[in-house]
Amino acid sequence: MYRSHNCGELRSSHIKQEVTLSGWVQKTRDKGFVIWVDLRDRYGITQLIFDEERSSGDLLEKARSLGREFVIQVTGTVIERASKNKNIPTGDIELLVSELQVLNEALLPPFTIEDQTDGGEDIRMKYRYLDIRRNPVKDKLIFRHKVAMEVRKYLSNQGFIEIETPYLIKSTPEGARDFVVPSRMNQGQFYALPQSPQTFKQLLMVGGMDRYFQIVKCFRDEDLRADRQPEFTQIDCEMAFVEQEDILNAFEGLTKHLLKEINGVDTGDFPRMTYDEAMERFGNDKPDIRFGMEFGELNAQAQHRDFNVFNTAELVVGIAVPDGASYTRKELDALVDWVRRPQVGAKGMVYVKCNPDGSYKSTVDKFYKQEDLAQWAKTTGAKPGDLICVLSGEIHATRAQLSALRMEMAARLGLRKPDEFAPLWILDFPLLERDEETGNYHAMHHPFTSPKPGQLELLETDPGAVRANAYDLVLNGNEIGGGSIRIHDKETQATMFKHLGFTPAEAKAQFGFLMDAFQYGAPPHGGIAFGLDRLVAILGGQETIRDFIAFPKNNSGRDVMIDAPAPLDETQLKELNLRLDIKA
RNA sequence: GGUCCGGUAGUUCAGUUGGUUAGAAUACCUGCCUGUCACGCAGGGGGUCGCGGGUUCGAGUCCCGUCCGGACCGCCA
Repeated sequence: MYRSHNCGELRSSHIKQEVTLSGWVQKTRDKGFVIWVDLRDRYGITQLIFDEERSSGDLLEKARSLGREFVIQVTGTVIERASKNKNIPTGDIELLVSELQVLNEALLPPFTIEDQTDGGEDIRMKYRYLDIRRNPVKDKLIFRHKVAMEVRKYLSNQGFIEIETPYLIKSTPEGARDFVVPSRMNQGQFYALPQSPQTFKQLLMVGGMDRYFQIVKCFRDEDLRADRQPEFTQIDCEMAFVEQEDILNAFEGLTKHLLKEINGVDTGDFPRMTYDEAMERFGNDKPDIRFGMEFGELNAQAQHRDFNVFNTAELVVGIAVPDGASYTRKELDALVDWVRRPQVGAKGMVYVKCNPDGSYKSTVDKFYKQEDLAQWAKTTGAKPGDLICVLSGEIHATRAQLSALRMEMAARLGLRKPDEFAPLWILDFPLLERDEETGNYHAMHHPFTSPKPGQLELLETDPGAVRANAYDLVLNGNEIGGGSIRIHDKETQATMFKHLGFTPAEAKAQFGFLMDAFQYGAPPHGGIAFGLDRLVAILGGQETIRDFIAFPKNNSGRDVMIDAPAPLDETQLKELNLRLDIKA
């Protein structure tokens, strides 16, 4: 037996009991006459004691030779501490050791295994198994487990069945790049790893499994971000015989349940906003509504003077930054530089200081009177002491720029509080989106999304105006889920593919199986998918999802611990009948 | 594909207009220490300044290239 108890459970009630513990040496404190060893496992830390009076010389020497992260097993008696430590749950007791066995020695770890480690991101990723011993990482993995368990409990109780779908599927040109897997038995042919189990869950609906979910890995071969990994986990859900309202209710229920169980937060009913409204008020389809700074459109108020920049702009729009009037010239110049960085891309910025005395001081005083600026203040909701920031130009770009500024200022002002939760639904997304380079339309959500009733005809005349039965769930400025009511008849699906630029032959080759299935009694259906990694990170109050993933990839999609990806050797290539065009 | 930031001791970082033997903290090692728990005290070891080239009497420092890491834009149905 390696242990009778774990390192987190002994209390004063255990005093005088003989126990056996196993774990890692966190730290030894050698005072000469007495040696304390902090023994750590997943559950906590228990202090071991060896001293000159009660321990043999051999045992004392053995304790002295222990290094950090040695794995040891000890047996001894639980005793009351002479000086207690209120900071840890086991702080009232310590273990007077009678037997000590080193189960495995350890090299000195390259960074300290402590809550406040001295190691940087890079080295901790390379030795991820050591990083996982640290509380901040360990706790996040346990937190993720709790969220996943609550999801399974809730959905299972609501009659959802978890069904696995295949990982080796077929590549399709729509959407993100696929990861591909060569087939040995079908030479020259490739599987693709799923970007989502989309078509399979729809086929499950045709199969009559009218409430399905799956916590499932998905794969997208696109560039990474702090909140984006090439393999990530979705809570994938689908329901049959439902309208949009049914889906929203079902998964608002799930999200409320999680916020309640995990964070102890009651949010009430989630606000709803159309895509168009979100773009107008926040310049963004995933607005963070924990704070104000809503957009004020200033076209009418700014385009009647001689300021040519505004007069020629498609959109003139501003936000009021709380208490921004006190910014110095230098700070304001830095802010203008910030919006002009290529990542934001504004050409310039007009600002108005709303002085505490009610007067206004702007960079465009030459063109606008105090009454004009007072109107701007009214529209943007600026109070005395605030700063109005105004951007102008092409409508989409300008909204994106001002949205970036809004989020940046909120972050600087500490308005993005990690323990505050503001979920909302964004509804009525456009069905199609125009590719700026090619001018072609592609599905904004995916090609199986149904248009709003009666709008199918609009596809011919004004494709960009068609709205879809598509919705996103947004939490604190992050898209945590998105879904739609699907097309469930062959004709509509064929029409969609046609407008997406598929020939009938291409549509049949790639999605014939789905359209065939629709001919055998497909029920009306729809669903949603949540990004579990991101959801867990946000519930945990963090920006980056990496610490909520046991073994994440780095910025360039590499696993620096196992050093993947890696070249294939000649034998494997030959077996797959593949020849490389580049030197690996 | 692009923009920006970084790479110096095991680790996290500092390193001035280019100038003597490259520093600090922490970790590590040795010794001391009668209740530590971020223990304390004294001492010690530890460096291919990412790599390659260039400018210079002289490069951690300046220039070019390259590799690696991070943040972001494009991309992510």
